[in-house]
Amino acid sequence: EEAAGESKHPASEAVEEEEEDQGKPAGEPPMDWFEPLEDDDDDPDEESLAGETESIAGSERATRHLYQIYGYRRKRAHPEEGWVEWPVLGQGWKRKEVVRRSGSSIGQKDVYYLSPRGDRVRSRVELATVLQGTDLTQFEYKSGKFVEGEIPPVRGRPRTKEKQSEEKIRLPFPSSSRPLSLPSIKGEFGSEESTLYFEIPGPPPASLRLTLSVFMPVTTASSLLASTLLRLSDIKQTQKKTPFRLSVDSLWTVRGMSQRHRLRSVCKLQAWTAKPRSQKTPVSKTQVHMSDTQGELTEASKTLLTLENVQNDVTESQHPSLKSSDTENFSANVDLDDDDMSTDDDDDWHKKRKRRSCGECKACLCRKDCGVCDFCIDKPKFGGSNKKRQKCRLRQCQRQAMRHLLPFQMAGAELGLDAPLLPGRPRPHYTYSRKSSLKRSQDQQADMDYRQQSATGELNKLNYCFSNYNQIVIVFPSVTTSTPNNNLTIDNMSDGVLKNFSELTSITALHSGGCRQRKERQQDKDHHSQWDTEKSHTGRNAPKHMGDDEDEFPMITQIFSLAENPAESGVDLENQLMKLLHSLRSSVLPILWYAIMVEGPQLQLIQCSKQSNMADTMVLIDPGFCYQVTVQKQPLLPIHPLYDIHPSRLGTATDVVSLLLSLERYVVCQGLPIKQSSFDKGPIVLERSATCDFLIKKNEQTCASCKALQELQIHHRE
DNA sequence: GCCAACGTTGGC
DNA sequence: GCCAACGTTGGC
Repeated sequence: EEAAGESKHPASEAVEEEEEDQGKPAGEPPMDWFEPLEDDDDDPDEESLAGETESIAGSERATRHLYQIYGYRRKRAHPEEGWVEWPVLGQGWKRKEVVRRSGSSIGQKDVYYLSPRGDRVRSRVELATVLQGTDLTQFEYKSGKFVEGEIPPVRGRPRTKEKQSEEKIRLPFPSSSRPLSLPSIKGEFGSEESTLYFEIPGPPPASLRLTLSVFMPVTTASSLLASTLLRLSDIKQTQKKTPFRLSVDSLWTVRGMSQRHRLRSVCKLQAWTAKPRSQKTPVSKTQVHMSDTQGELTEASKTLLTLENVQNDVTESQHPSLKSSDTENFSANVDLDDDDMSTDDDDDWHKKRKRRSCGECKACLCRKDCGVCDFCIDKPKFGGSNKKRQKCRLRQCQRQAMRHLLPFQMAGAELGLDAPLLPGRPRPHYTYSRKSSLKRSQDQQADMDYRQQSATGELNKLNYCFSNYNQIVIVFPSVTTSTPNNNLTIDNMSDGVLKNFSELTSITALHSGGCRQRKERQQDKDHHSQWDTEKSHTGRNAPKHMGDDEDEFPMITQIFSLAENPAESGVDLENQLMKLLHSLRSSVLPILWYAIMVEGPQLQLIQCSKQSNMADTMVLIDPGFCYQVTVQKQPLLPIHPLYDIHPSRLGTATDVVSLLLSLERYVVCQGLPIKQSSFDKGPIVLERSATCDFLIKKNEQTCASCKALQELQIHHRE
C-alpha cells in the first residue's frame, strides 16, 4: 500500500488516504482549506465526522482537551481541527496538513504533527527534538511514513489529476499593448473539482506568474479577505504549447463560502515574465468580471459564476468597471481604486512583508542577534521556547519598529515634525493602525473626530502628571466631562501649564502629531502619515480600503529597537558616558530596561514595558556618572532609601543593573485619593505629599508622607 | 487597549 | 526543508 503511494506523490496520497475516511473526494485540499473563516460552530464536517467514526470524533475531543491543558490561545482557521490520528509515530500522535492560503507560496502544503503531550511540530528538526531517541532517518516528514531505502527528495509540483470541468482563459500575449479578446469562461461556484486552463498565445515565455486578485465588497467580516491578493504559485511552462494549468476554483470556493455575502468580484489575471525576483515586470493584466447571479451566497447554493471579459488593455490603468449587469450597486462600499491594487501588486506583496525594515539603519544592517534581549531569549537557538518569534531587539528597525514608541526616534526632519525631538517614555499607542473606511472627502470631519478621540485616548492614558514639588497632580477627567475638544484644551492652556505638560513626552508627541496633521492638510499631501492611519482605528473589524495596505505603517506595540539611536552617531565615542552606554548595550539589563543617550548629554534608562511598575520611572546619569531617579518626571528626594543602598555614582554597567534591579522591587505611591467633587470640574487637582517617597515597597499603596497628609486632611475636615 | 501567543509565509 | 520573523487576534 505504501509503495503504491510512493510511486505517485507521497504527500497528497497520504492526505487522500486519511481523508477518504471522512467522506471527502480524493484530491480535495484538507479541511482547513474549505472551512469558513468566520463560522466557528456549525461545521458540517464535524457533524458527519462525529457520526461516522467514533474514534475520530473522540480524537477531536482529545485534541481540544489537549489545547485546554496546554493553553493554546489562538483560534484562527480552526487550528485545533483537521488533526488526524497518526499512530505511525506512536500512540496519540496526530498529523495535519495546512495549505497556504496566500502569498507567493499559495497552495503549498505544510505538514504539522501534534505529539501526545501537545507539542506542535513544524519540521523534521522539531520532530527529532520531540522524539528524542527515535531514529527518523527512514521517516519521510511530508508523508508521515517510514519508508524503505533512501527517502526520495520531494521536488517539483505534484501532478494534478484530470479535472471534470475545464475551461480556458486566453491571456493576452505578453508584449501586446492592444486590447485582446478574452474568452468568457464559466466556472461553477462551489464545485469541488475544476481547473482553469490558461493559454498564452504566441511564443511562450519561459515562465509566468499568474496573480488572481479577487475584489469583494467590503463588509465587516470580510475586510481582510477583501484586500487579500490571492497569489497563485509560480507556473513554469515545461513544454511549448502546454497550457498553464491552475486550479483556482478552490480559491473561489473557500472565499465565497466563508464570506456568505453577495459576491461580485473582479478577478484579475496578471501574467509576469520570469525575471529575477526583484525585477518582475507585468506583461499583461486581464481583468475578468465575475458576478454572482443569485445574490446571497450560501454553502447550499452553488452559484454559477460567469466570468466576462471586461478589459484587458495592458497599457492602460483601467478602473475596473463594476456596473455591468449588477443589480445592486455596491460601489458605495467598495473603493476599487485601481492604483491601489493593480499597479504593482507584486511589489506590494513583497513590501508588505518588508515594511518593518527600512533596510538601511544600523539595526537593519546588523546581522548578529544579541542573545540577551527578550526576543533572543525566546529563540530556540538560545534555548527559548519560540513563543514570541520576534527579531532581536538590536535588529529591530530603528525607523519602523519603534516609530510609534519612541518619539525622539521618529526622524523629525523626515517626518516634518515641528516639535523638538524629545527623548522619553514611549507614547501610548494603538496596537494596530487601521485605515479609515471613510472616503477622503470625509477626512475633514474625520480628522476632527480623530483629534478628539486621540487626545482623549492619550490623556486618559496620562493618568496623572506632576508639577515640580508643588503637590499638585492634574488628572484629566474622561472626555464626557471635559471640554468638547481636548486638542483645544491643550492649545489654550496657559504657557506655564503647557510648559509643564510639554515635559511629558506623551503630550509632546500628541501635540506635535496634531501640528503635523494640520501641516499636512495645508500642503494637501496625498500621503498617509502614521497619524492619519491611527485616526481611523475603529476596532478589530473595522472595514478598510481594499489594497491600501501600502500606505499603512505597521504599528506593533512593544516591537521596538534597541539598536543605537542614530542621533548618537555624532557623539564622541570617547565620551565616558558613551562607554557606559556601550557597556550597558552589551550587558543583560533587567527585562525591558533600555538605555539611550539623550541631550545633555545624559544617559537615560527607561523601562519600556507599560505593564511594569517602573513604567514611569527613569534613571538619568550625567557625564560624571552621578545619577538621579525620577518618577513621572519628578526626582526622588535625595533621602530616598534607594540612594542609600547604591553608590553615588553609577560608573559601571554592574552598578546600573544593580540599581535597576532594586527599582523593580518598588511600586509608585498612589498619592492621596481623588476627591469626588473634582470629577466634574475640568482638570482634577490631586494631592501628594511634598515629601512623597514616590517609590514604595510593593505591599504598600501610599507612602508614609502621603498617608500622614491624608490623615491630617481628614482630621482638619472633622 | 494591550500583548502573548502562534499561524503563516518569505527566504535561504 | 527549515528557519526567522511577520502579522494577527483571543483573552485579559
